[in-house]
Amino acid sequence: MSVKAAPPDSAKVSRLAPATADRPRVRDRILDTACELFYRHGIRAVGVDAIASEAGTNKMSFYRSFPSKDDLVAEYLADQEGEYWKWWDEVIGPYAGNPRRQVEALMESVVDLARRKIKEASGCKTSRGCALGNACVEIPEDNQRLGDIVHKYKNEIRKRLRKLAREMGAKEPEVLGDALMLLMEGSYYTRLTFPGNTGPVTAITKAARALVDAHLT
Amino acid sequence: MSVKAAPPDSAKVSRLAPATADRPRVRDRILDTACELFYRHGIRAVGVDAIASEAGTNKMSFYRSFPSKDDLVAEYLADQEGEYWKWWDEVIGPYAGNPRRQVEALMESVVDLARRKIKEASGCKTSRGCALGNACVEIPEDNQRLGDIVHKYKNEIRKRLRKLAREMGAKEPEVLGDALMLLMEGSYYTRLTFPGNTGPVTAITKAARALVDAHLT
DNA sequence: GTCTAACGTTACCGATCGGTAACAGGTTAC
DNA sequence: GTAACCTGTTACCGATCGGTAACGTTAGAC
Repeated sequence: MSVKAAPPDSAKVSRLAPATADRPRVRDRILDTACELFYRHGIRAVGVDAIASEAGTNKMSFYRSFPSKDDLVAEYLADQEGEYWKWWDEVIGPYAGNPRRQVEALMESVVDLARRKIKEASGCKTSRGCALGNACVEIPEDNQRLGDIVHKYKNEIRKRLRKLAREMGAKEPEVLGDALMLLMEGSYYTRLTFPGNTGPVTAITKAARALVDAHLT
Repeated sequence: MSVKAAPPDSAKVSRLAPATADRPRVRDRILDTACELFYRHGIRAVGVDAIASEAGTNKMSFYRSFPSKDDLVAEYLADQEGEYWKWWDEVIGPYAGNPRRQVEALMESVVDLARRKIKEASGCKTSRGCALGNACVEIPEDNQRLGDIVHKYKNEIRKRLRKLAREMGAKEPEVLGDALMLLMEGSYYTRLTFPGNTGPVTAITKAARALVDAHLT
């Protein structure tokens, strides 16, 4: 309805300002900050005000980048899922074609991550396990949008572990895959209570090996 | 300083009103309601107003029974822990002296509970796993009081499983106990995502048996 | 009858929640 | 220059949070 008709080139959206490397776009800073705070303190415990100010901006700028807090949470979950698969692929990558060794590498990396701090300067002393799984505790049951994200994610883990079990020629690949998943999820869950690798996590590699052996006769 | 001196008998506190069986004391109703709501929706998602009105009373009566919400949460956690040990002892009771059968019974009961609904008339379709573990996601890291409750609880689980492993003559009882704990905790955790027993929980009995066998040579 | 503990009710407090309106620079492309 | 976009700022909204003050009612113990 305005005087000037259609924009000149709708395909070439969003140029302007390459966003200096040391100070990224507001939106990216907010998402980064949110990922840290949500993971450390939980979703409900962190308000948009706190995220915005921690990101060096304010609430109004927040709502210019995200329609609602739920949308930010959705991106947080997607982001954490991406990080997870990146980790997964990097761990199993060197042992392509050797599913048994891949499983071992995954388990070894799990206990390694339990020991390591999240970020060097971060105030979080130890890992708090699975971001998506923890989020599931706080997601209301009528929120299908967020619930589905977690469900699909956990289902993908299940699928991949079953696939690995199948590739290594297990007698009951579904059972082995699920059993391995229980070990991994259990190690994430207990990490909330036992700091570092002082918990049952340390048993995961031996347990996984025993399970694999049992399923290969 | 008042006219009347010391109370007549401070030991015989709190008589009055046996609290009819169909309508218990306000305090008990509140605690019961809080246990349901906290477990179903999480701790942060449920306000004291909602608990009070759901229990058929109001917020003022709530604060006459509990000094703060945190105190209610502490009682909620203690209550759930009590329920858990009751379940535990009932499950392993019939197989006293047979630690191997006791572990099997525990695992079987875990998948059985995953299928069963929490309460018949309850709106909660399926179990949401470990109350204490889920609470740990929502407890702020500086709240030692609540954090310690969960930590001691999980530590007790660990001790009991290691003890069972020792009693059955496992080669590495600590490793076997921790491995069994990972299976159990993993089944609690995944129950948040997979309704009923559609998740990896179904593999827990076979997995536990394989682990036990492996540790008995 | 009287005293007292248990409970209901209404109103309120400061703080924070998620979310919005309106205005003021600042930078960049054209 | 100028239009378009990004960002910061202040103030505000209704709702809810945990928690409290003050007053009324009921019922059992003595």
